[in-house]
Amino acid sequence: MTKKETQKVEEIIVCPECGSTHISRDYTRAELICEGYGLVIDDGIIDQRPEWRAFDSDQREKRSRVGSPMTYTIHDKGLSTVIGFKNTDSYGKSIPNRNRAQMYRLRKWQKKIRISSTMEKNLTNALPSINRISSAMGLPRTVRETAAMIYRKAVLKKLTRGRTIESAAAAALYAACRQCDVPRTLEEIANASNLSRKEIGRNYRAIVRGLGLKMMPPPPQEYVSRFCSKLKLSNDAQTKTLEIIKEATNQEIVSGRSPIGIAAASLYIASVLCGERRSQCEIADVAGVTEVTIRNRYKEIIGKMNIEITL
DNA sequence: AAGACGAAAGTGGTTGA
DNA sequence: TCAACAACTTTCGTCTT
Repeated sequence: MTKKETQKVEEIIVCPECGSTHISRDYTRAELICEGYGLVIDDGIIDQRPEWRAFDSDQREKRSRVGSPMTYTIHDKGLSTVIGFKNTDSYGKSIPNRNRAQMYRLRKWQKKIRISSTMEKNLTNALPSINRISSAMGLPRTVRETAAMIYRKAVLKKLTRGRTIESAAAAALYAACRQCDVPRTLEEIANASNLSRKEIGRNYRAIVRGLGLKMMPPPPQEYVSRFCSKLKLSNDAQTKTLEIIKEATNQEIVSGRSPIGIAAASLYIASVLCGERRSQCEIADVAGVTEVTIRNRYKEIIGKMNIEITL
């Protein structure tokens, strides 16, 4: 199932696995989900609903889609003017004393505007980067807006100094994903942006610390539906995975460990138990962790939970 | 031949003195 | 600021199916 096919049958979407037309759109995660089969058909859908609500016809008219909505992802490309320091007008004539106070105020404002215009220049490069990476990943608008907002704050606090704009933008996007509960792995952002996972991670930490953002590690469950669909696992396996994760959480295996590793290991166990086995290698590939990590986690889990596994 | 296993050394971040 | 530390990765040889 390619993205193109999904978009072509936009009106009536049919699940490729079970033929069901009961498809729900989960816009917050940008996923199309078949309700019968539980399969994530497409994880790059675009939210086409209006972002606002209209309460009467007057508002509806005002808020209808004419022109583009206000957005953080478009910056003002206004040209900036510079006011010279000499007390002369454009003809070289001296400015009378009574006007000098006014000139002083103008210069003061000019300074402020100039500072913000270097920011605008930065944003001219960064915002398209954010847009490009997030469209490549099919992220919903809310995430882009959040990313743009985080990036603006980061620039204001001079946190982007000494970093490439591209990598700071990717880091802002990663932070936005997590804030919006649409977790994507560093690996996925790295692939979509031609940057290394390490670099994005480094910049991400700097931004989070600098802005004092409170980031909780995402629960392992958040990754399951996406990984399952990439591995073409059934609904049963997915349910089983969630059960295993829940139990692992109770057994206190989870804290301090990478949630992705937990999700991947649980997925491996569930795939074996449900007779839909995927190799550690396959899962490691999809989840972006190594087989070794999956092995270590799954040894721990089956050790604590008395699960018998026959290979 | 592919997958699973485990040992050992390396990496990058956190923590606590 | 630095060393100890935990989690994870990389690499590689061996065993199993």
